[in-house]
Amino acid sequence: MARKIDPDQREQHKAAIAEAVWRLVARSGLEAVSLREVAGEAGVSVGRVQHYFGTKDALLLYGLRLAQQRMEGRIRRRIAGLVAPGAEDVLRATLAELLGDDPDTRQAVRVWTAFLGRALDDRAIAEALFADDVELRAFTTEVVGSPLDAHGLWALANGLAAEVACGQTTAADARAVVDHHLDRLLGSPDR
Amino acid sequence: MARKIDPDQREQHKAAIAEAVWRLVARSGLEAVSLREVAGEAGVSVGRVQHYFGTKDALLLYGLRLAQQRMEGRIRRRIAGLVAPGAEDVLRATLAELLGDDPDTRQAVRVWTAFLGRALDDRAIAEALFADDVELRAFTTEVVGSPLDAHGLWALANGLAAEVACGQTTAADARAVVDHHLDRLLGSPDR
DNA sequence: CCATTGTCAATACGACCGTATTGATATGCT
DNA sequence: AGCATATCAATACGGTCGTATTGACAATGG
Repeated sequence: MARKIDPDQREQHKAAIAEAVWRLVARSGLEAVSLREVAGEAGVSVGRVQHYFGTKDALLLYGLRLAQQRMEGRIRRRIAGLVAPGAEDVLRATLAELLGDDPDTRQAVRVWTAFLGRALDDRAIAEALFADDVELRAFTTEVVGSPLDAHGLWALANGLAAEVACGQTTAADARAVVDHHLDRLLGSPDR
Repeated sequence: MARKIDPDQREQHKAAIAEAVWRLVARSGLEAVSLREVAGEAGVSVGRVQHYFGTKDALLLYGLRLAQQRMEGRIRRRIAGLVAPGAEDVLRATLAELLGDDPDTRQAVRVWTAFLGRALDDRAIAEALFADDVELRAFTTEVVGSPLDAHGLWALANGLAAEVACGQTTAADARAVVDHHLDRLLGSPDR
């Protein structure tokens, strides 16, 4: 046996490559992602990409999953900044991050939108894309009272996110729409 | 000068090729669309496809536009079947078609979802995809009263449509969500 | 120390892609 | 009649793609 070495470095290398994928996807779409392009964007060799991911599909899947994790982290950090938040505040903060102006979030939503088309025929990607939805809707149902309203709220938010990703709506306009919808569902925020 | 010939046949040939594109996209995603695959699916030669469309991008754009036109026709036909429809009935019928069980509509929504990712970096496709939204939201604003509600309603509907396209939600469930939302916006249908 | 194993870089391979080119055939105007 | 043109089918071309292969180097456990 030999070579145990720092597993953190391994994850850092993989993450750096995944981030290159995000930049490419956000800038030029999924069809611009080739191993050579990714390697170039990340400033590494194709061999390195192959070594860590083996296959292109595995790379894309890892990239998507990591993007979701990073997004979850940003949401958690936003919630951690609230003082004595109730469930409604948590919901509002989550939506605010999804449609917020953080560049990483905006990039992630563009990535998310790009993968949506691939989720049509790739089960693994569809699972990764929609993995959090069940939990998210369950939590939302408790806040808004009705599962139909919870489902509708996230469909609305995701629809808006796609519009923003495609440049059809500004993030600010999308927030106004979702706020208006939330006020209807929950009553005005400070009441 | 010579060779004016039936322009209908030209359009029929183009439409047959576009329909092959839809089948491929709906079955295997946009990445499965190559000129050779399209020609094979349509049962024609690659030369024919090239002759009518010249370029792959032009073919995809034509396919998307024709899909939207066909969709509009199905909606119009549904509305024509209503007796003395008010504006609210027209809106409900439009949404019902988008989330209805018509196989052509379901296929079109899958195509729409596939193109969404490409709309991130292709302006022409983005324009075609979102071309009808302005008009649709304007009309909806008159029905529901508020532009924010109109925007939200279509974001919700499109979000649900994407979920259905990816197999994450059944069309029936999506209709239930949108009906529930409409009842909240407009009051129950027969009131 | 040395065998093993993780980490790559370089390159080769075969497949497929979009497009250009060429040429054949049919059609309809003059 | 004959010519211009639309309509293709067939094929060639150059490029890119994902992946496999090979080999070098480094680090480490025994």
